Amino acid sequence: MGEQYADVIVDISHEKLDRPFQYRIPDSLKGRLEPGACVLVPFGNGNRMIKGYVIDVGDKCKFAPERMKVIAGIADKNVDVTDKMVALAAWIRKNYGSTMIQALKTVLPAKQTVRKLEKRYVETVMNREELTALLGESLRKKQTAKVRVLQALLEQEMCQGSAGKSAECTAAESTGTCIPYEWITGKLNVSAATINSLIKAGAIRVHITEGFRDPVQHSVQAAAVQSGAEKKKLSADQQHIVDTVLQDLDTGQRKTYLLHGITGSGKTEVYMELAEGVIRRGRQAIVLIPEIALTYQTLMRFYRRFGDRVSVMNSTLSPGEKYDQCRRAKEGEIDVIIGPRSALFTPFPRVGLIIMDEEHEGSYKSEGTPKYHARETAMEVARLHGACVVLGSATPSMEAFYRAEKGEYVRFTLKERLTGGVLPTVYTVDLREELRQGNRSIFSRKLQELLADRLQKGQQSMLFLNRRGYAGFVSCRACGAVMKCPHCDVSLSEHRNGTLMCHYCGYSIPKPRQCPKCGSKYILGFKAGTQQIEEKLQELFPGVRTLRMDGDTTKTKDSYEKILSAFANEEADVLIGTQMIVKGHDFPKVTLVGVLAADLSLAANDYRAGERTFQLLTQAVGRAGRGELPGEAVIQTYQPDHYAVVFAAAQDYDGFYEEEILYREMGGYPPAAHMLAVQIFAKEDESGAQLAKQLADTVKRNGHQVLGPTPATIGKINDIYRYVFYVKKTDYGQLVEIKDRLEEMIFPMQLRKEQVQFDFDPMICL
DNA sequence: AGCACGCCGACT
DNA sequence: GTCGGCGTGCTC
Repeated sequence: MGEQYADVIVDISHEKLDRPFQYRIPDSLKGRLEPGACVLVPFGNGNRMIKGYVIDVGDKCKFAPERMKVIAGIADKNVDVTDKMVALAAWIRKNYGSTMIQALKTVLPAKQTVRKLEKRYVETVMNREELTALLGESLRKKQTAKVRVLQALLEQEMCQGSAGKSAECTAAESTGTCIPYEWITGKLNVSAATINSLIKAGAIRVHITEGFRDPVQHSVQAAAVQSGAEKKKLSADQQHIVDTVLQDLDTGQRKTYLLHGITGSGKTEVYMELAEGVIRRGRQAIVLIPEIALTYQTLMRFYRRFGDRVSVMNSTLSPGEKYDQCRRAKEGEIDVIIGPRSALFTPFPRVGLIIMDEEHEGSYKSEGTPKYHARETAMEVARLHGACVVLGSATPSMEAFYRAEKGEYVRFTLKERLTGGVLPTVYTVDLREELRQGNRSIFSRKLQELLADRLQKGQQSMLFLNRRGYAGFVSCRACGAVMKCPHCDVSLSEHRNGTLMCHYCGYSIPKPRQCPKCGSKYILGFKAGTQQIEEKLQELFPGVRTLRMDGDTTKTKDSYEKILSAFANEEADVLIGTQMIVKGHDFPKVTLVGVLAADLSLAANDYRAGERTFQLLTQAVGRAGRGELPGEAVIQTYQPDHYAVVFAAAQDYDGFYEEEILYREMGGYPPAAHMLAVQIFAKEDESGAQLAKQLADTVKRNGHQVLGPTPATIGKINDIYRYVFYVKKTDYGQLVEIKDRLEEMIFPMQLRKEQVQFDFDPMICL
């Protein structure tokens, strides 16, 4: 056998090292290494041993053979990475843009978390006088790096007083002043060499705090549910879906299915039946859910059916627990995993089915780096395993429905409500008319009337405030006109300096004094919180029992469940809340739902506003009348004619889709086309703007149209300035090419304080 | 990230 | 002249 070589990614997170290094494979390891193996390699001048991941094995030598080193051995046998995982990481890197090591880390089962938890601090061992003396000496010797460190330490001590401990550094053994290590090397730009010399001088020491591990929390297993096979008889429609999917799997056809079914149509039954079929074939199932808060309900149902062959995977688990779940998955102790998007990376030996519930939810798109979307990534995981994907939703995303229309997905529709109950009667109230009639209250007369009726009858109501995206959007209170960008057809945001600005193209105008449509002077940014609504409601109906649910009231982990169960127990007449009240639990006693201002999400300044509004309104309206009593819903809006409002009120998904897809096609927005957001982060405003312009110009020079660059909506966070520009293309591959070009360009540039990130088909527009 | 190399000011 | 620190570049 000839020589063999391995391409290795070293486990040092730094852009400059984000490329394969080729090593010779020693005879002892020949044939034993495959992509994904974890190895020890000598690296750098000192040949220190570091960990690396093999991403490719071959017999071609791509580097000067005399300088090539040899792999030292296999690293500890942790949850060893399958080649599929590395292939998946490579795919993520290519399609979403990030370093290979970042991609590997999102894909690989919790290993680095242990290392992440330990934090390094630089701590003083000298007293104040000695430090000051040393500082004087360094100052005299012009040792600028040391001066920076010492000054920082002394300043820190001043702030916290001589009593001693930094708030950040709570380790028991620490006695001096502490500064995080990264802060020294980063912001102070001091090299490790300087720190070492200060340690030798006896001025400081580096000390590492062990991150504490979460105490093991018994979530569901402890809730002691007897696993009696909960198995309901499926309807003909449900059975048809199950049969088709399993048949395709047996004949080796892996497809993606879109399961479009209204709430209560029994999607979960289908999921469970499919999972069972897949398990019977000796394969595993991944069940994705949008939010951790929703884990519990889904888990319970699966647990009742499959017992402890089911497990969960999410960020609330401790590293130890995560590790354990990975091991169990690998060794075939479990068949089903339930969790948010990261559950996609469960190292099952042979996945047969990936289910994505509430497929349209925005949380399926990762906000960190790489910014992968679980829908597409699920399809890649499925491709690697030869599995199929089932997407389920009552209000499918435009993406999914579009693909289904084009025949890329197989579509199933479930129209019947198995639980019974009729669709609620919906009243759309024009808030402009209310104002004209002299009603300045946030409750329309219709809503007031119905609320009074429910209170008198002792039935429950829900009030839904769609608060997201209220920031800065400006509309006319008299005619409802929303200030929009003439080039981009998205609403303008109000900035503190009194101008209105478009975040897609940078267009800006001074805030008009009167409405350009009707001339009214009532041009306002809309804002109202759940708290104000609660107060107003109390004024209107003294003694009404209310519950409030929003970001403020659900800070603790189980408060979500607590509030919902309190409401289910009829401890309140009215539940007031934001998005979170429209999903999850069923409340049979609720017969009235009020949407206070549908426009709030309509005016959010991006192209998905209509889609999001339609989804939210449909879900909200669907909350009413789930039991035996018929329900009613009131949608208050300034734009009663807006198609998202009209179709949601009619519970007409198809109608909405037809209208929305036209808009996407005309505007060149996803899913009709694709969009790449290039985000630039910089410590200095100017250098960021400059880099953004330079990159955008390069793209333009290659003959592509560019929107921007422009400062991001929140131009500065944490002293980091943010710029963004967009490129639109019908072909996703072309955007990947543009990204590759930019990456090539960025690579040789010494990007000191700037960072560039890519976001394909962004969910939120910065 | 960490280590070697080369430049530059400080001091015998 | 040397010594030692600091910034820069490279790592298969």
